[in-house]
Amino acid sequence: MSRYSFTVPDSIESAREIQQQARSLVIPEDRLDPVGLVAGVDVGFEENNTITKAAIVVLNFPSLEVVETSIARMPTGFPYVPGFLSFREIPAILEALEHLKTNPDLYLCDGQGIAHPRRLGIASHLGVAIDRPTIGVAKSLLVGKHAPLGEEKGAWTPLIDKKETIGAVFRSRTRVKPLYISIGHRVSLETAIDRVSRCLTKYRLPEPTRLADKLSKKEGGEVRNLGT
DNA sequence: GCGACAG
DNA sequence: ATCTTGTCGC
Repeated sequence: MSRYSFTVPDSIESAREIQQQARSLVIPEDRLDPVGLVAGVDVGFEENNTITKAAIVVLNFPSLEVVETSIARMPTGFPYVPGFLSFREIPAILEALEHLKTNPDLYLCDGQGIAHPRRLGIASHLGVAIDRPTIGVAKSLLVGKHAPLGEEKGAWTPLIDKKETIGAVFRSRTRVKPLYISIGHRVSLETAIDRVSRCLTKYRLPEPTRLADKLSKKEGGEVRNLGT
């Protein structure tokens, strides 16, 4: 069933080829079930970047109650190069996903989806790798331009690159730096914006990503699954 | 050639 | 991403 196998290349040149080939597998439309479980995915580093730590938090939707969490550590195998983040973080994410006992209907990833130079940011690459619905929720801009954004919570404007809409610049909280939402895989931009909006509480980041971020920065890691 | 550059 | 305390503002 899985017609895509994720691998870490040994050079930026080959990495670019992999992205070029994988981008064609991204499905920019709604092909997801009603969301009952949403997962937040984030990655952190330890020991001077030699260790990559992935954290996943699964919550009920739309109640946003935490159902389970998973953490995985792994030696860092790829450097940080803008535009090639997935090769550095996905290995640990895949490991953390192996220990999940639930099957999330949707994944919110820290980083870009198709709002990427070659339209294959980490959220899209992960989505294709596991063939599950994903949304990119980045805290800063990688590529694209946009019109001025309203200051009120909920305001958003299209993110454009080379004349095409690659995402949405979204205000998750009034007068706070915006979020950059983009299609990851199997989700339309409209649905992406709606689902992220429904995961917001009192913080800038949606709960799934906010909790995963907190977990990736926390100490410990032996314990894989907490919660139910 | 000169910037820009997710995490 | 990570290193780091208190502090200004809603």
